[in-house]
Amino acid sequence: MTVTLADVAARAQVSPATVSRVLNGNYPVAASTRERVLKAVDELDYVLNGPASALAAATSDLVGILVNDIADPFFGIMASAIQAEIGGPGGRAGGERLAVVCNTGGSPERELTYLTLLQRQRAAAVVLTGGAIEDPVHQAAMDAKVRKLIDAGTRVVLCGRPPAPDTGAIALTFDNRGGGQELTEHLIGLGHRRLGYIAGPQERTTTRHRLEGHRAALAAHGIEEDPRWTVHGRYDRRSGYEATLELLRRDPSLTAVVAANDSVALGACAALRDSGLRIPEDVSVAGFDDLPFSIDAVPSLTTVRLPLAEAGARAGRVAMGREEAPPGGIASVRGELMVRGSSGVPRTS
Amino acid sequence: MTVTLADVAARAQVSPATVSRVLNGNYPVAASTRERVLKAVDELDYVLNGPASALAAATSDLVGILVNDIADPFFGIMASAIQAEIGGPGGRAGGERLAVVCNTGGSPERELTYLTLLQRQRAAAVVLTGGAIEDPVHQAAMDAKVRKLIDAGTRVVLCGRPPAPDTGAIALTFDNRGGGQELTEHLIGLGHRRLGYIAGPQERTTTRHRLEGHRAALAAHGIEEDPRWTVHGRYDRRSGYEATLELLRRDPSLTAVVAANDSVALGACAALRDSGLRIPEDVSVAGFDDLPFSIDAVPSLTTVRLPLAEAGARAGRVAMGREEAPPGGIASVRGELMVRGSSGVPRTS
DNA sequence: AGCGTTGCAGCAAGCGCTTTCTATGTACTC
DNA sequence: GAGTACATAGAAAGCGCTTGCTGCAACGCT
Repeated sequence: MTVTLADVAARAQVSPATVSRVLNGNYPVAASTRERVLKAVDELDYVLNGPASALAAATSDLVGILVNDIADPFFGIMASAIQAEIGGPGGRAGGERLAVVCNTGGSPERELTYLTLLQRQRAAAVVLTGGAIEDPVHQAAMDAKVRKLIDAGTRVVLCGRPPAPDTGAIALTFDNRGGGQELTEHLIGLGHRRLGYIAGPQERTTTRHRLEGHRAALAAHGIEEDPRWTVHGRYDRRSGYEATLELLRRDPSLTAVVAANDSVALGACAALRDSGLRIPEDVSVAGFDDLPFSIDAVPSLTTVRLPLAEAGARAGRVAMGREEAPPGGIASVRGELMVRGSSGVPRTS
Repeated sequence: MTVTLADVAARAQVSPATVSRVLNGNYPVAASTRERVLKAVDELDYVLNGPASALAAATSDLVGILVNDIADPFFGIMASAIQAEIGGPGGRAGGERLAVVCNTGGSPERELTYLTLLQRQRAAAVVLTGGAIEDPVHQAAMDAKVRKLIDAGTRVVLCGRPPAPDTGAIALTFDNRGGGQELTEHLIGLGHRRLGYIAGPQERTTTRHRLEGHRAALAAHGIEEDPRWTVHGRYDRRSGYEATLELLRRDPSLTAVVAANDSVALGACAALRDSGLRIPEDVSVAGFDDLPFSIDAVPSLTTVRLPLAEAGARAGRVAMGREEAPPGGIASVRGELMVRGSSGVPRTS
């Protein structure tokens, strides 16, 4: 049999109510009584029954963090920062919260199911990270779910995700479009006119926005885009490798390759090297995100630095109600262009 | 007001008991009744109250995964594999489980507090990943906590962590010692006799075991170790960079650097390059873990491949009781030496 | 002295579900 | 056709906690 509140109460010679109040510290209790209770708690090694507490109080100390791929540092870094702010153990705020990271694996169903699971647990808050899936049906379902969560008192924050208008969710969005544009403009500025683009999965907002930025830059400089210059793939190295070979096959005269993210860019570098091309002398390469390993690539990667940790921390604070929501409930977070060794002037053909 | 079981029961014209039984599917219910109930659930958009359910049933569907650093792919990959097996949404098994990843940040207190939090939630299982902290006091506290969890019916699995004897926890341990030895023997076999070693944080089992393997290899080949050849640091790139500069300062005649893990090795590579040394012509470098980016380094990294995903998946299955525990509750998982471009014969001085 | 305050502690009513036990109708068996 | 077994549904007793309300001293005020 596990120890209950009543056991502690008996030992401390007080009523269960008093024990509860000592533990929650939300009601005046005489110092001597408190001490007696805490002593009993300690002696009996009492651990509060979470479910019972959540049921009675109609609130829980669970906070959910949804990520697309926990094995990807992009999400790991954000999750880490969010969790640090949520409190979890070690957080400054009194009430300890259990920050839980849920891995959707990019699957719409899992995303929805996790939200239901969190709703079921009456989570105090939920942070959704990463790009959204652009299927209208799924999006409607998600919005409905988010609205329901908010109605039930759960705070919902979108971190690095496009806003969900009319749901009441607070959004900290990355300016993927602006970043993409800046990156491509950098390459154009170096003199590149034939740029390959390795995009992420089709139905992702992140993919679309970065690509739109790229195209905006091309358009702004009067460069007409060749449809052969764009290839779609997954957000991983392997995909970047294969896509690059494909690009090279389609048009060997490309002088630059822009990748959907850093992992893809690394794959691109490998493919170029394996094809006997030098970076950046023969082909320039650019990534996106500026994950820690990007600076270690040889040559180090030109990319757009996204303040993942900062944004995550802010999202965490907002989720905890420790920081005010941005005006309008939407904030756009800009990336910063990091020019490094992988981009240079194009070869003079 | 949220919808409750009773509301559904009223709508379906049955008793709450019946609704509960339909939802849990653990008791015969006539097909026609079931249908009526499910229809009502759907119409009312009913979501089970998790805490209430957990309280009444005295069980929960929460499974905890403790990791040292969620931003590190080493843990991300394991966590991802564990979670995939746990079920979470998408898992085959009926009952959906909420697999939650808790980030301890390597702090003993947080580790302990998370365990308490999970105990409080009456978690169904807990998986602890990564090396343990070698402080006797902390270790005793952890063991006691683990024992308590197990007594309370929580299954505890250690993944990539040394066994905790007498606690009843099941352990899938990585053979860090063997891997470390094999790695260093590879370098010795190439002809290296002056090897620097960048170890991880002092008080970690992982650190100690890998270092022990390294020293065992040296001893086996009659190489006397110079105390200047070992430097301790953190498990990150930065640390590897700095430690390498320090090693070079202490003994410029080193022909190889063995790092505590791949991130550290990457930092080492950067430091060597910045010092004007070629890899592997001037200095060979070796890592540990074989994380995805290691193959992308230039030259690609010689390292020991740890089957993180496989071990995680197995740990997940064991935690769910879907796979039998190894005999004696302990299994040792071996790494595999991956010889790549970063190691070669030493320069002939 | 009388009375309103204030400070602490206890009572008891739930929170929304699960589950044991009981009740009822139906299907067999001989 | 009586007796037994089976399938299904309901009543009700909690699960362990929180919290509104009540109770009761001790205190200060006029």
